[in-house]
Amino acid sequence: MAQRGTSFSIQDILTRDSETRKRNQIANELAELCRLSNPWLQRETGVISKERPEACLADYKELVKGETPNLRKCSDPVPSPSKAEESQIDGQSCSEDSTGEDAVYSSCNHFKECESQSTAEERGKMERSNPADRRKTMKKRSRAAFSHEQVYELERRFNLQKYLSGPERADFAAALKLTETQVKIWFQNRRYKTKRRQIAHELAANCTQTMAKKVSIKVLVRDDRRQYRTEELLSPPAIPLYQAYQYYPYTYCFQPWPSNMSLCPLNTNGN
DNA sequence: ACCGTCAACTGGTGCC
DNA sequence: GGCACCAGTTGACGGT
Repeated sequence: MAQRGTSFSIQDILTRDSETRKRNQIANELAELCRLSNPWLQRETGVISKERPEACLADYKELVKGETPNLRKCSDPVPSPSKAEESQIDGQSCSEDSTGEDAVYSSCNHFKECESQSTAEERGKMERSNPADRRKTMKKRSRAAFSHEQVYELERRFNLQKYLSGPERADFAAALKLTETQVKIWFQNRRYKTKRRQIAHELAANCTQTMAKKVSIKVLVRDDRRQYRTEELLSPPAIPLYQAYQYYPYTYCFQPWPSNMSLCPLNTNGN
């Protein structure tokens, strides 16, 4: 393949802050795509590390160290109970009856703040009131942040099986120090997320196919006569590929959208 | 301030 | 009726 006149070197890109950021963005998105196609397994086998998603790597190091920090709570200025602690509280304070959600809403972790400030009588009122009233009455709900270790195990299990039976869920929840409801909801959300992303990917793929259909190509030879001079065929694409990333991050592997006069030939040897 | 992520929630549905 | 599921929404939170 003939050398195209590129106006930048790899080193240029690596040393420029903005370019580095772009590259990291792409790496992260790439990592996400990889994770989707074979999540966690790739982390474990190190496949993903070749793509250099630093965040992912840091994540993994923490996992390897055996640390289980809370993703969000760890930076809280005011100490709050860790996720595991919360979960234990859950396990104790709510009888994890299999209906789950309603029990959670009325008396469990989500409204601890409200609960801690309200009397038992008020709580009773709250439980008897309808959901809309409850929402008005309750000040703030908290959102649990599962630890790295918990998420890791959840993801790993999800790779093995998308659905858990009751006993499996109970065992797994106990092992992770989560409630059955939390595990159930996590799997539910995870399945839905997977589905949404799959649909998005299919749409993107369809879009790419449509684009491919619309790409015009140069007719290099007609009636046994060359249609272009060699210099014309060597002209660089309208948008350098590295700039195109920022507009089409997922299309890094494709040629940029061609302008009418500067098509990027796949083969530049004139054949 | 805005945006993306994600646990928790709601409402509808189907199965037993 | 109880339960779990899906699809979509809400609200807290962290990053930029």
